Amino acid sequence: MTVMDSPPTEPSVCLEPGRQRGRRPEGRDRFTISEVAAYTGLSAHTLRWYERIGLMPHVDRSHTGQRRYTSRDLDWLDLVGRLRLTGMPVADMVRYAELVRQGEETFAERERLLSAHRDDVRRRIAELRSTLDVLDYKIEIYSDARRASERA
Amino acid sequence: MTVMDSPPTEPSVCLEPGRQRGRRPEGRDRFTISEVAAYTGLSAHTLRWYERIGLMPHVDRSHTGQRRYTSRDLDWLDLVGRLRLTGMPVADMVRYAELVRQGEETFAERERLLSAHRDDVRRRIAELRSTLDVLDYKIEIYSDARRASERA
DNA sequence: CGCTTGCTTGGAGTGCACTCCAACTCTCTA
DNA sequence: TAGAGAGTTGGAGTGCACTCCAAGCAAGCG
Repeated sequence: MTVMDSPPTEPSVCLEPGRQRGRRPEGRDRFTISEVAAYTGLSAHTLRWYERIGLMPHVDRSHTGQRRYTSRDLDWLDLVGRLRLTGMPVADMVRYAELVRQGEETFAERERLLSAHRDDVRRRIAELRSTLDVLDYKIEIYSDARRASERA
Repeated sequence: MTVMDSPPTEPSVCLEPGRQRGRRPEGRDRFTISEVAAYTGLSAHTLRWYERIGLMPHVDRSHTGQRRYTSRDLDWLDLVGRLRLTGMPVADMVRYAELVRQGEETFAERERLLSAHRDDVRRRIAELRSTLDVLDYKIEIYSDARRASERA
């Protein structure tokens, strides 16, 4: 409805290779649901469901009523996919989508919402890291035991 | 049933402060379920459920049948809580618990299981980090806009 | 033209990880 | 010894995020 606030296709900040199923189709700007599914790794079911719950900013339709996604939609799905993979609840993503629809006067609240999620992500990185230490410790115990029994 | 394979109460590798609800009770070695719930942050319901599904190595009982957890159990729950917080499925944790019950001949498979999880954790750290970049980028856009409108 | 494959819908179903309930019994403090 | 507040069980219920189904329309190909 209003201007979308994504970085205009930034290849530097990109899902690491192997994470996404398809390369982004270039040229056209009216992708079918299965093309988008292949690109995002989300199922067509999930894409329709996202639309139903208000997580998509109105997807265009062909003359026969089939969905046609724009590359702007793909940008949005990139962000949504990222937020999802980093554990943001769907309800919060829907809230964010509403704010985007409402326009510029919601910038402050969008900032709060993303900042809260960023704090969350930072906490989880710390959590994962400290678990990594425990895993290293235990794995070493097991592999020491294995090497010892192989030598015996 | 067999020897537990946890580092013997290592205070250096510890849940970051604020994460765990209670400080570990010292001295005694027969904790009630609510003490354990307060310590681990898991609910008593969940502790009973973990036992039902085979995620606990047989908890001792009082003469009237109430659960009495040892500090060895707390060590185990520390590990389980960590694996849980880092996204290991309950089914995998049950599998690991079975391997521990079976004794030393399962060291190699335990190592495989934990190594697979470690790879997973590493992947997720990378994922979180790359999302952090995107969040920083967008938050900066919003706060720039806010500061600009405040100056205007 | 018929076949295969893909897209549409609302609503129902699934899997995971809890979470709660009813109907008790046990423990602790006054 | 009475009462409050713990603890016990099996089984049912919840919330989240999909995931699938049935029934039908649409598009490309030999």
